Amino acid sequence: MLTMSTRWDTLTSVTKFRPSPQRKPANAYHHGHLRQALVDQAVATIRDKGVEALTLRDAATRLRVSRTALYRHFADKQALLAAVATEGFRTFRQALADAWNGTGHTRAGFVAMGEAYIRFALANSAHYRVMFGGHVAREACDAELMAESDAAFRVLLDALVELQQAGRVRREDATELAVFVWASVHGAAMLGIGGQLSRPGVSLDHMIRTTTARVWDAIALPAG
Amino acid sequence: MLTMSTRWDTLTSVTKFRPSPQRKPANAYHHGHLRQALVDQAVATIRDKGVEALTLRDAATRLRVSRTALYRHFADKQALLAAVATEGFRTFRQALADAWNGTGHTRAGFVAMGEAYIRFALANSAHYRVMFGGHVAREACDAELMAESDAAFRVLLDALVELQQAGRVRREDATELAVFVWASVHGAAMLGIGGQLSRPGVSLDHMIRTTTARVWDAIALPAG
DNA sequence: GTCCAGATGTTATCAATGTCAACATAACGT
DNA sequence: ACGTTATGTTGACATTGATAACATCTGGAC
Repeated sequence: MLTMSTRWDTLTSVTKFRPSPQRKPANAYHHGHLRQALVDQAVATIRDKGVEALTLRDAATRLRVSRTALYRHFADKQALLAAVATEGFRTFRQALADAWNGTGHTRAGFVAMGEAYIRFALANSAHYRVMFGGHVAREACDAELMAESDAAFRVLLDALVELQQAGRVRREDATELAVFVWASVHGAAMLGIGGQLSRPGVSLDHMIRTTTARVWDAIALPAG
Repeated sequence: MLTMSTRWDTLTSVTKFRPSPQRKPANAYHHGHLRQALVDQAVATIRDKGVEALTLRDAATRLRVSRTALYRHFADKQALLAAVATEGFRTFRQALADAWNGTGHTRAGFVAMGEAYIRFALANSAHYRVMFGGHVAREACDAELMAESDAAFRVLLDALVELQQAGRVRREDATELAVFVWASVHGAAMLGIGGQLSRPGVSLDHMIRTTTARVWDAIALPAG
């Protein structure tokens, strides 16, 4: 999944490993898109080689930039990872909202949202690992990150409340239900990323569907 | 973090600081329990300061041992972490089996096992982070680790099969059910470690109980 | 008991990495 | 035109993981 277009740079796409005509005219002292380029490069490296393989020097070298140019845009490595996580949460929330709104605000929409969750995690495992892998400082790290994270959770919470009011989901504490759903799908996503979700003879799609279906069973009203 | 004053002052006797009843006879060139001591030290450091704060040098210094003595017992840092994870899985499986066997092979026992899972993760977050945090190499890392990991999973799987045969759990693919249960409880544990499980006014115990109860609802036979 | 082989611990050293300080260059408003 | 600020570069440093060569201990063969 393509990351959503960014603020000023909408052209350097995320898939950036082509020998493209670099916008740098050979005499360019300023890169011009360094911040986003660094985030993209970090995502690519994490996707290909894992989080711990991410090196500031390597990222800078690949972008034909000095090792310390990064510090004009990020306080330190943590800040770069926080930016990756923030961008991840943004597209993540979008994916959830799209599934919920595009399928209808009913059981089908909720299940679609759960499936979208797992599929996002599998398709963007680099982002997902940074988002939930604990590599980015937990507290007081980045206000923007926290806001995006909360916004993503709220999509799920709002959907649950709406389904409760429609009489399709148990009328218990909505946040409690949301935490349970989040935990279940998050756990499945982590197992899926680790390759422990699919087994020989059982398709990944099947596992995703049965998982989300069972989560629904756990929160649906019996009468529903 | 004391810095060694000079490199050559090895004559600062090892016993100088520790008159403790260590098994070390004051002139011991060999530590005697270095491997286990390193694992314990790693666990302590990870518990206190996090996984990324673990340093081989620091661990060695605390044990009054040379920085490279570690390499006589572990191939590299990954191997040390793998040992931590392996030990974690062993006590983890024990905790699960104790809950299952100590409470009775019925719903209560199964729920107790789920609660034991989450409680272990919260009480031993250092171990748990290493076990599931992805810091240890995924594939081909350590055969013993894989064996212990599988053994822990099998405790859950066997319990599910037994409950199926007793007619208390849905007769679907047992591994599929086990994966779902594992994912749900694992997700809850991760959220709990991150401090996102408890909310003001709601006790952690309550969250743990409701989570496991809902997992049971998702797999139990309606007739149950 | 002697002596050697292997296990265990130490020293010296290196490459990689994150980070900072000082400096260089481009962009831009006045 | 000019200076202020943003952006990028160079050089350096401390920390860390890792290896090679060396030192010391332990245990069994004889």
